[in-house]
Amino acid sequence: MGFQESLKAMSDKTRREILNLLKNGDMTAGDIAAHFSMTQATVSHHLSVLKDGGLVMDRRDGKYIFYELNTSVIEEIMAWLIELKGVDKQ
Amino acid sequence: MGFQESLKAMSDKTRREILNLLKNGDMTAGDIAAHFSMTQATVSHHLSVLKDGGLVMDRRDGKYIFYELNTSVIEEIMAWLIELKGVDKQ
DNA sequence: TATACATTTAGAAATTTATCTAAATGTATA
DNA sequence: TATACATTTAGATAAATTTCTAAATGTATA
Repeated sequence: MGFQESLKAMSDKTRREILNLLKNGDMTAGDIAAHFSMTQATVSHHLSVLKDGGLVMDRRDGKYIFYELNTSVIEEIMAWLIELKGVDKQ
Repeated sequence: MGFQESLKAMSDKTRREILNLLKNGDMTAGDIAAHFSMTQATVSHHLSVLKDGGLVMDRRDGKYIFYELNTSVIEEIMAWLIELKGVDKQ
């Protein structure tokens, strides 16, 4: 779970859409999958890539597994982008 | 040249190192390639991916082709990240 | 405890990506 | 203009990624 995995996770359109969905609140894997036209197994794979990238966290609640955004990693990526842009060139 | 291509370009370690190099000023393709242990052709491919992602621009100066950072795309990515993080949660 | 439901995991196929070598292109110069 | 230099493009191969179906796991409930 590092920078590489985080950016890799963000580089896929489906996974970015998942992140956008989670902005509005935590969701179960099933509810997330319902937003896409791929199988639940495929969405589950994407969720695991997002988890490896530290962009989401999951918790089980009975039958359901809830996913939520983890924004701490986002800060790290923003810091790199700001550095890249250059403090002087603002 | 859109969001997708920009993030895909950034998701590779070699390409991020190229971006980091260019922070310190414009460089020729050859000078960039010299920093890596892969062939010039491979580095040239990475440069073309970065160009497609709008992260660098190139200009020919005689025999040489200079590459430079293009930071306008970076702003767009930061805007998405800020949005993702949520204005309320700051 | 048997069954159903929510979700993940395994394994395979198709697509994309990274990398290489060899050839092509563009520019400068002897 | 022939040659050399800087770089890209083409075509091939290997590795990684996306996606699927089928099977496994974990939890709740009749």
